[in-house]
Formats: sequence, structure tokens, C-alpha cells
Amino acid sequence: MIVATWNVNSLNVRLSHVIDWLQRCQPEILCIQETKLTDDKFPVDAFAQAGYHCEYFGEKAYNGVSIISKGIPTAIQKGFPDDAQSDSKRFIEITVGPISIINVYIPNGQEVGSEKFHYKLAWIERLKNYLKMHHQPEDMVVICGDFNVAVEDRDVYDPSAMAGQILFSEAEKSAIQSLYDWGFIDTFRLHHKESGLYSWWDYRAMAFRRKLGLRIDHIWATRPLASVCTRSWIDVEPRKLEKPSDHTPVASEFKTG
DNA sequence: ATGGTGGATGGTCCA
Repeated sequence: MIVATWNVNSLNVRLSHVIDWLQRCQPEILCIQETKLTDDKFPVDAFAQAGYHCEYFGEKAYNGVSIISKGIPTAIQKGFPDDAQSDSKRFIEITVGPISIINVYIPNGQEVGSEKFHYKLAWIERLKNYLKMHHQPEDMVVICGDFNVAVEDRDVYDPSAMAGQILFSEAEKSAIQSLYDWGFIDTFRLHHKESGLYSWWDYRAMAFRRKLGLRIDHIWATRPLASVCTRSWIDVEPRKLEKPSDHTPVASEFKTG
């Protein structure tokens, strides 16, 4: 079972990239962030023709998450149970067989100390509380998405320049570590120890060409799943296409009976 | 130097 995550920065613009990538990689699950589509506009037919089922939770212009799957989910959760109508669309979870797949688009935070920054920290805390309420670390849970946090020095191109900056501040790393300590394992780092492996590059200042990236898109699994994770990789090819997303797909494979 | 580019939108907001 291959599970993948990709922030597409508008599914409208990136649909052909996504369909091409699905046909090439054939994952069981693709978690998408920043669809930027209301639910009535979701391109269900294009995915059906490629052999995939869709669950989606979107809004106009911003945010929006979706899980594309080969199997039909037996349970679906859109947003946190205590979400207000006004909350942005950043959380979706499906159950397929014995496995729960959680897809998150963690808020960016904009600037350290800003109102959006505090919203980000509070959102991560709500996510941790959701996990405590609805799951056990002994269960088969995979959480993936755009976490908007780079965790370690080896996940950023210049740790000293990034110190204290948005996506790499101590408060963000501490919040995300607390989520990790609930019971997750970073499946990518099971298989790759080196620095210089990134999932996102700023559109500006030719960051991709200059290899100035961050690893902020993650696939974490609880131990029962992490123990059967046979490989994990970042597919940098879609970032080289015309009109790419600023993120590229990350994938992990699990050998589950 | 608060840049630089890209998406949604229709003057800015967000990343």
C-alpha cells in the first residue's frame, strides 16, 4: 500500500499533473492539500476515470483538503468535531479497512508572533487532542500532509538563517514534536538520513534551481504501520514541470498482510 | 531594501 501526500496549490490548475502522477505512481491513497475548490466543483469524474474514489472538504479560494483512494472508505471525518462553521477546511480523515488515514493542512502561520501564528499553534494542539480522543498509538494510523513545519536542521537548507523564522521557530517545532510524541514515527526518516531532501521550494528567488528548500510535507505512522514501512521517497519530478505546485509529492509504502 | 512569484480574485489576501 502506497500512501502519498501533495500540496497542489489549486487542484484546478494542477489537475493534469495530479492525474498523470497517479497513473505513474499508482498509490492506494493520495492526500491533497490546498485544493482551493468548493465541494460542488471537485473534479470527481477525472479521478473516477483514473480508478479513484474521492472524499473532499473544501472552500472558495483558500485551503481545502481531499483524500483520493482506490478503496471505498468505511468512515469519513471532515474537520474537527468541534469546528465552527467559520473554521478553514484543513482536516479530513478516512478509514479504509483497519487503517485510519488523516490528511492535514496545518496553518502556515505567516509570521512568528502574529495572530495567524498563534492560530497555527492552537490548531496543532487541537489536532493532538483529536488524536487522544479518537485513536490509540497501538492502532494503525497514518497522518500526512503539509505540516508547515520543518522539524530538524537537516530538513532546511540553512538552519542558522532559518532559526526563529516561520516554519522553523522553536514554538512550532515544540508543538509538532508534542504531536509526534503522542505516538508517531516519521516514515521518511526511516529510510533517508541525509540533509538536502526537500518537499517545498518557494516560487520566488529561483529557490528550486538554487536548491533552497524545506521538508515540511510529512508522512508519519504509528508503530504497527511504521514497522512495515518498506520505503519512502520524495518525487521531485513534478516540481520540474511547467506551472508546478511549489510542493512536490511525498510517498511511503507499507506491506500490510 | 520586507524583496522575489504564483493562485484566486477582481483590490488585496495568502503562501
